[in-house]
Parts: sequence; C-alpha cells; structure tokens
Amino acid sequence: MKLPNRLFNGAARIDWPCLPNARRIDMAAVPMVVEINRHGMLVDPRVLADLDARLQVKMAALAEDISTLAGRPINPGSFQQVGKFLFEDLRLEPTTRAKKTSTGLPSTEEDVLVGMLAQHPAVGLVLDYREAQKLSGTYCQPLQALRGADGRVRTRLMMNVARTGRLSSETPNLQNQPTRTEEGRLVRSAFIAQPGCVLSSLDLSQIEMVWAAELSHDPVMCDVFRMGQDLHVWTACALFRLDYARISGLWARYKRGELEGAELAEIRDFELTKRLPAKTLGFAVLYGVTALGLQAQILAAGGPLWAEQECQSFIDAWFHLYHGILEWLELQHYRARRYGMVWTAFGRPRAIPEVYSVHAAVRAEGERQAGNMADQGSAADHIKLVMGETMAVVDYYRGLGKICQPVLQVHDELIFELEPDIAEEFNSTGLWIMANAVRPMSVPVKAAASVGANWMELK
DNA sequence: CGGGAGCGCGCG
DNA sequence: AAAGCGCGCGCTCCCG
Repeated sequence: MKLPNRLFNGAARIDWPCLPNARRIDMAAVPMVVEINRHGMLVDPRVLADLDARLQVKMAALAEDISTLAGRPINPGSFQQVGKFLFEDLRLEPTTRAKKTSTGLPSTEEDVLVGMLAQHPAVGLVLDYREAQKLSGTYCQPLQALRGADGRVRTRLMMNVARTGRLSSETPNLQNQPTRTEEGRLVRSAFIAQPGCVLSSLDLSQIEMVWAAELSHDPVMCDVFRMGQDLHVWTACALFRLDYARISGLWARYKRGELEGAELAEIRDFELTKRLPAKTLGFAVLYGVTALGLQAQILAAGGPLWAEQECQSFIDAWFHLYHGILEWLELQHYRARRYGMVWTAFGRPRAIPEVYSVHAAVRAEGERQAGNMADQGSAADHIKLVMGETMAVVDYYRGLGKICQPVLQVHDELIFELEPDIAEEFNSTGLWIMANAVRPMSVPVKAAASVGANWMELK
C-alpha cells in the first residue's frame, strides 16, 4: 500500500503500539469520576411524575386506537404482534431494505417504520406509542425509583468498560438522557441544581471531527477548522456547489437571528436539505457507513428517499473532498492488520483480532472498529485530561468556600453545580483548559459553555 | 419465577 | 455477502 508522506511523517512518533500513556490519562480523570459518583445529581420528582402521568394516558389511547385498527387486541410493545399486524394482516412493504427477524418478518425498527408512514395510519401510532413507552419506562419511572433519600440519583461512571477508553454510566445511565425531542427534553428539566446554585456545562465543540482532522492531517478539513468556519456549512457548499462566501454570510446572520423573509426561507431550506445530510455523512463516514445505511438514516431524519446510487455518489464526493480522511482510514486498517491493534493519539491501544478472521464480514467489522477507535478514543483521552486539570480549578473555588461540584461527564461535555457568582469565571477558565489541555495540535480546539437552572436549559 | 435471547432505542 | 462506532437498559417471549 502506498501512503503519502504526510501520514508517515506525522505518525512516526506514535507508530508503535504500546505507549504507556493510557494508564496515566485514566489516573488523571479518577478524582473527578469519584466526585461525580459520590455526589449525584438532584432530581425533581414532580416533573417526572407529571410527565409520566401524561405519557400513561397517551399510551393507553394509542394502544386502543391500534387495536381498533387491527380489529383485535394488539400490544404495541410487542414487536412480534406489531410485525404480524403490519406485514401479514395489512401486507405493508418496507421502503428500505429491512433485515428479517427470527419471526421471518421484516424488522419493525424505527427506520423501517418511518419509511412506511404514508402506507397506513397505524404505522405512526406505533411510533408514537414507542416514544411514549421509552420515555416512561426508561426515564420517568426508573429515575424516580433510583432517587436517594437526599433527592439525588447517583450513577456509576465506569472506566474499564468501553474499549475506546470512553467512560460508561450505569444505574442509572445518565449519559443517555433524552435531548432530541421536545417531550424528551422535559426529562432533562427534572435534573436541577441544589438551592442557591446553578448548573453549568462545558462542551468540546465537534471534538471528534477536530480529532479526525488532527489525526489525518487532511489539508482541507484542517484549513476549515483553522479558519474557524462551520465544518458542515462548508462541506455542504462544497458538495452541492454553492457559493460559500454568500451562504456563510447568511448562516452567520441566521445564527444571530437577523434574517427574515426570502433569505430566512432560503437558509432554512439549506439547513434541512444540505447541511443536515452533510453533517450526518461526516459522522457516518467515521463509522464506516455504506450507501444503504446512509439511505435509511437520511429517511429516518425526515429527509428524502435517495436512491442507493445517489447515496453512494454522496459518499464518494465526501471522500473526494476530504481525501486525507480516506487515506488515514486505510492507514488504520493497515495498522490493525500489521500489529493486530490500533491506538489513540495518546497511545491507548485496542486489539482488533477481527481483521484476521476468515469471514469477510467479520474482517469488515474489524476495519470499521479500527477506523473509529483512534478518533473516538483520542477524544475520550482528551476530555479525561481536561477532567484532571479542571479538578484543580474546582479545588481552588472550594478553598474560597464556594460550592463547586462536578456532577456528570457525557463524553464531550462536563456538567457542574456552582454558586452563580463564580459561574462565569469558572466557565471561562474551564473553556481555556478544554482548548489548551492538549498541545501542540495543528488545528484549534473550540469549546462552549452555558449556565441554567436545570439540565434542559444548558446549551 | 428468574434468567437469557432477541429486539428496539436513548445518548455522544 | 453484508450492509454504522461506542455504550446501558426496558420489554416480550421462552425456557428450565
């Protein structure tokens, strides 16, 4: 395999599998992990109880409507019963490729059902039921049950579960609290600060894309970040051949809320039909997405049904634009085969035995994991270093007699409980640490902060 | 009735 | 031929 010198020159220092840094990075994060596990997050049970009551009513009504449409009792929580109803009784057809389940019928997962919404009103009812069931059963009820005598829920952040070096969170998992729907965000509003305090969040902006640029040295992506541009706007303009100077000007004014009339309509259309697919594809590429996977995802996001060929051209165009990313992914695959492992920018290793399998599908799985590990893992190492350095700032404010309490880490963001008079200063120090914890980097790291009375108000 | 498999879905 | 990385967890169904 012929690789450009750019990759070998940049990689030479780290092109050895077993640097010892992973352990030191984990140790740096331990004090804040302990703080988070001991302190917990304060939860307002009334918010959850109110939401749950509304969800129960909704679920009962939806279950009845679905049973009426079916002409017999249906439990919408049973994928077997739903599958029989939609695919046998109604003879509906999936619009995307749906894998078969053990029942012999197509899967009833969300992507498939969204594509079939127009075929029958029952499809939408099933989706609505599932959303309500998820919010009630996974969030409202367990969070109330797990509240301690002091009104706090205490997660357990685990450091030795995720093979990329990320933390994981259990009983309850506080790293998957809803944020993507309006009703889901109400769950976040139940997480509050203790009286006299506010919640504050520090967020590493687009950190996985920044690390993709840093690790690959892709000249185009690096330049976009160096210019401080919005990567997804830039990508969308390049892929759809739009005038970047004009669009980025509109985008900046749109973000400031200055647009109206025709210009507002234009940029909203741009955001939905151009920027969103470009953003989706950016992440998907690092997961090793295929054309059919992209097709299903665009549909699920409420976008148009693109032909498989259109999706493939979109992916090809992305790799043509960011050719350095393609070369770097191939380098990761090569390393996995050469060493049986890949490693992050800081030397955290991960074994990838799958690349030696006799099965092509297993090898492909290994290559996707190899391509993703350095990116996800370097971002995880990065925030662990930030956690270590930020604890010194926490101790400083505690020395002044202030309440300054880390309460959660969610992969690229940290949440704190603070007295409001130190929030601004604490946040600006935290932002500086996030941007400078790793040096030198060839692309700038950006971070964002926000303050609110509850978790829903953050960001 | 506890445990596990299979499915589905919340987050980054 | 298969078809998206990393997690945790709820529900249904089936088995012992």
